[in-house]
Amino acid sequence: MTIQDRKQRENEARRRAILSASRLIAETEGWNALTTRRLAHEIEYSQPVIYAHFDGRDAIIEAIALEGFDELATVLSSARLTTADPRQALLALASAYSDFADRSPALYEAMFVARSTLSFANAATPDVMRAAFQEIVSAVRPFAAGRPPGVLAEVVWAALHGVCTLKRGSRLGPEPQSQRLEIIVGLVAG
Amino acid sequence: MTIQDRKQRENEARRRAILSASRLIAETEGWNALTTRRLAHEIEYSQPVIYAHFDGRDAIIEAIALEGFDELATVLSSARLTTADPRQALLALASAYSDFADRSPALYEAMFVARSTLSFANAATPDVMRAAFQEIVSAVRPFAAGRPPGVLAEVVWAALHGVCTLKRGSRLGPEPQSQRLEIIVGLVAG
DNA sequence: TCGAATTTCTAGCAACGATAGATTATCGTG
DNA sequence: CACGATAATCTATCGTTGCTAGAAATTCGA
Repeated sequence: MTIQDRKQRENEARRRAILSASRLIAETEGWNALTTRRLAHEIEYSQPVIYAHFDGRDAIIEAIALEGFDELATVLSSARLTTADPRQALLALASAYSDFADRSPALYEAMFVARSTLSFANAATPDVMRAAFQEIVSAVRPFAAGRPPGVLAEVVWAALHGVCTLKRGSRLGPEPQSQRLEIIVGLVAG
Repeated sequence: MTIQDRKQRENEARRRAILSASRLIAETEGWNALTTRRLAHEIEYSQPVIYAHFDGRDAIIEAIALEGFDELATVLSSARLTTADPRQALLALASAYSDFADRSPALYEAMFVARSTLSFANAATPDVMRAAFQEIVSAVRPFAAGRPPGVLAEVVWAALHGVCTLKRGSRLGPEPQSQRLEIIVGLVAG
């Protein structure tokens, strides 16, 4: 089976190469710069090889988004657990979310802006996506006060998503983002 | 000058035809369906005529976005003024915003999601865009309580923007949107 | 009514995502 | 080692996109 193994290893390595090259291109030059020709040149294979690994350009973006959910869940979790104080924990989570969006805007776009066949908020939702959302739920639960924690978490998430995307699109004023995050936390945590 | 006048009238009519045809296509089939060939066929002229009116496809989208800001400002203003109670006024504004995004998702996308050369929140910001934002500022001002009303308005706007875009992308749960709007208003208006 | 100016169209470019079919490399077997 | 079969990879191409140059047609003023 060693030959099969080697082929499988090579296949997986190439799949990873496609994903990391795509991510690098998207993060440095935007998703529009990710063309199949450019990508093929970058991984030093011809275009059809890409289609042996992914159904098409959109499938690559979705695979990258899935990577992102895993990373975001980790980031949010460690931020939330830096303190036992619920209010400070919520602020830490909000800052971590905003930093994540700032540091990897293309990744963030793939996860939360791009049209996608990934299913959110239902039975078919992948575990990594659930995990990321559950971090927000955990952070807001102490402040639920009768409100459904899941819906409150959606609202807080929406506020964070809004300030991140609007800021990214130069649609907000010059005030530092931290000011907006503190207002969000203040509204929730009283 | 009647010949000049007629030409100008025809020019303006054709410009309007381009915009309304584009908007219809985008609203019924999405922005991807707006191709210059399709648009040319729709307005019954050849492609180059489009470029006599707009610098390109993106310029059309921006012109449509500008129309949208005017419409949104009107919608928000009349919603806000349906009641003298600040809390009810804020809820009415939030509902009106959400309804606007629901009813014209393509228009909304052009205004708040698409990359754009329109400048937000600075000296060069067009009046219609200022007016729409000022409606939100007016609605939240009664609840500012020491916070800068402009930044608070940005946060409320971001929350509304977030719930609208995330819902549009099927990223939120099955609960009715009104539940989220009430939570947002509750957070701001105590 | 006719030459000049303007308007409009036809035809085409380069780049895109994607794929069919030829070509090369690799495999197990005698 | 050699060879036929299989698998992997590439070249070349398709249809579509935004956009534009240059030809053709129309409209204008004299």
